[in-house]
This record gives sequence, C-alpha cells and structure tokens, in this order.
Amino acid sequence: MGRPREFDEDRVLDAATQRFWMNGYDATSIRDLAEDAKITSASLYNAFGDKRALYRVVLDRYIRVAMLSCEEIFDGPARPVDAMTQYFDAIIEEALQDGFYKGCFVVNTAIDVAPHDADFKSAVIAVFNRIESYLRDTIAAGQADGTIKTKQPAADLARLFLGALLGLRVLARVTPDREVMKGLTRPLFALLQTA
Amino acid sequence: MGRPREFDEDRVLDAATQRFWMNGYDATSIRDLAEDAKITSASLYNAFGDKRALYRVVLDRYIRVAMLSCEEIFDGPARPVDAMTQYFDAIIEEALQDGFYKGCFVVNTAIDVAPHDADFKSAVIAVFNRIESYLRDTIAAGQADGTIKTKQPAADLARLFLGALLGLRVLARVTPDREVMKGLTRPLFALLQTA
DNA sequence: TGCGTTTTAATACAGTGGTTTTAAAACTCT
DNA sequence: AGAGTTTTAAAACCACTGTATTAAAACGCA
Repeated sequence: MGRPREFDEDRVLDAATQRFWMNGYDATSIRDLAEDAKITSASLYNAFGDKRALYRVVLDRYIRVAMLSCEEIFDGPARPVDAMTQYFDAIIEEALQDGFYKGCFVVNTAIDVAPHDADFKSAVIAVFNRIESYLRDTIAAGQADGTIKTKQPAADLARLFLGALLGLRVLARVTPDREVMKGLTRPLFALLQTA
Repeated sequence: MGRPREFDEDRVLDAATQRFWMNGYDATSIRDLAEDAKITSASLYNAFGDKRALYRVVLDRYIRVAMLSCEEIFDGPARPVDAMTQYFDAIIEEALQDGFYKGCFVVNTAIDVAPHDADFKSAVIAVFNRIESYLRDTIAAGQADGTIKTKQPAADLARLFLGALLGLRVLARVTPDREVMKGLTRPLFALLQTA
C-alpha cells in the first residue's frame, strides 16, 4: 500500500482555501500553497492533481459547508422571516469578523474565474440558484402563512434578496461596515412586513 | 520635438480597457495588451509607465465616463423615481448587450485587485460612495416632493439600491438574464412607491 | 545638414509560473 | 527479507512574466 501520507489532507485544504479565497486563483501560486501548507509541491500534485483541480476541490468544499449552514437555517424550525433575518445577520457578522476582507469565495470566483471557465461558471450559477430557491421557498412559505406581505411575487422578492446578498459580499471585500450593511438590510426586510 | 507617436493613445486605451475589463489584472499580460493594440511593449512602457500605472489610467478613464453618464441621469431633468429607473434600466440593458460578460470594471476591480492594493481600494470605495450619494440625494429629493415614500430613511434606501446594483453587476458577469434582472428591480422600486 | 529628442522594433534579462523528474524514504504484503 | 507501491524532497524544465536595453528610425530646430 505504499508510503503513508505525512500531511493531513484537511489541513492542506484549509490552508489552500484561505489563500485562494483571499488572493484569488491567478494571484495564488503553487509555491504559495505549498509553503502555506508546509508540504512540497510534488505532494500537492500527487494528492490533488493540477492547480485547477485543487481549486475545484477547495471551491466544492467551501460550497458544501456554505450550503449546509444555509440548509440549517432555512430547513430549521425558525419561522420564515426569522430564518431570513438569521441568514443575513450571519453573513454580516461573518464579514465583520473576517479581518482579511475575503468576502465570499463563490462571488470572488464568479468575478474572476467563472467568466473564463465553463465548469466553474456552472458551479457558481448552481449555487446562486440554490440560494435563490431557498429564499423563494421561505418567502413563499411566509406568504402562505400570512407572515409575509403578498404584494410582490416570491420569485421577485427572492431575486432581490439574492441581489442584495451578492452586493453585501462585494462590500464585504472592500468596506465591511456594520452600519452600512445593517442599513442596507432594513428596507429590504421592510418589504416583507405585513402592514 | 522628437519622433511623433504612430499610435492613437485613445485606441490603445480602449483596447486595454477591453482586455483588463474582460480578463482582470493578473490574467492580462503586457504582451496581450501590446498585441491587442498592435503596438510594441516598449511603446506601452514609454507611453504609460508600468503595468499597474496603465491599469490605473484605464480604470480612471472607465470611472470618468461611468460617472459622467451617472451625472447625466441624476443631475438631469428627470423626476427622482424616473432617474432611478433610467439608471437601473441602463445598467440592465448594458449587461444584456455585452456578449463578453464583462460586468462592471469597478466591481471586478473591487473583487480582485482592491484587496491587495490600497490605492485601488480607495478608488473603488470612492466610486461606491459617489454612487450612493447620487442615489441618496435623488431619493431624498423624491421624499421631499412627495413622490417617494418616506417610511424608510433615504440613507438606508440608497444603501439597498447600491447593494442591489452591485448584485446586478455580479449577476451580469455570470448570467445576464433580463427576466431575473427586471424581477430583481421590481420589488426594489416598489419600496419607493407612495401608497 | 546635422544635432537633440522621442518613438519604434527587436531582443535580452532575470524572475516566476505550473508542472515533471529523479531518487530516496516509508510503508504493506508475500 | 525482498518486492512492489506510494509519498516525499530537491531539483530541473521550459514557457511566460514584467521590464530594460540597444540601435535604428523619424521628427523639430539651429
């Protein structure tokens, strides 16, 4: 069965996630990744294939945990409006606690790798669609039980919430300011208030 | 005084704008730019300095025309809500007509160069602030003349509109779809409607 | 005409990129 | 213990990067 791995795969992927997330694909070199993870580049290639494949693994891992926390909130016991609030609050707090201004890995990917790579583009689109679905279903549920105003179609509202979310992620990458982000969400949630 | 330029500076900058806008800073090489503009890299260096300085010129040029069309709309004769509608419609149409999915140069810069470069970061922030100001002033004007609902503070509304704008720009880079973008703006503008 | 200056063209340069190679090390299985 | 396999470490490879250099070309002015 050959010589056993000396490094912990998850540690390496965690380090790679930080780098790719912070600096993006092009600005991150294999040597950067190897140095961060304290392994040799040969080990990286042996374990994950080439740079693009590694990025793919890292992105998919990020997406999995992101969507998991998404499910936790939206499939949880919280009532529709509360779930939405929790979701946006969590994102704002995450942005404020991240001293590296990393923003959202998926949004970053959307901007600087998706346009040149069909596979990553569809991965990004899939995430956006899943989030939009969660938002739409949650809003629709709230409209059904009378806790959310029905004046606007759930589909439109979900798209606006998705758009605001992406906007928050962009702001998080340059100026994560609590008052700005909270102020942004106030009128957003006012849209849901029934009378 | 000396040998005259053989190339048109504006055309070179136009070509560079397209490349940088489409591919980003890191993924664009000096040779790419030289080839696109059909001049030699020495001419590029002679005329604009190094790569970063050229990017700066290109970005500033982009910002200047972008803010100019912004002024045209918001300082124009249109009534507040109409100005806002014009602005967002123009952005949506621009996204739909661009077959290269370039999105917004400033947003792209915000994601992949601003985080590592303080000068570009403040340039990006300045643009965001200027747009937010236009939006806030316009909304406040509408609230003053009774054409925009006063339930939410203009500052909060402006931030939401900015956020939605940035979100639209992200979507424009991966899936510019008219129905999605229009749907997104519908509840947004519903927020302004007085009764 | 010739000098000073600027632009051009082509090439050079040193560094870095992603990736591969080679050989030694560390294990399993027979 | 030996064969087979996988991982590691170090170095090598080569295309490409940003940038500089050199020399020729093209102008204005004395």
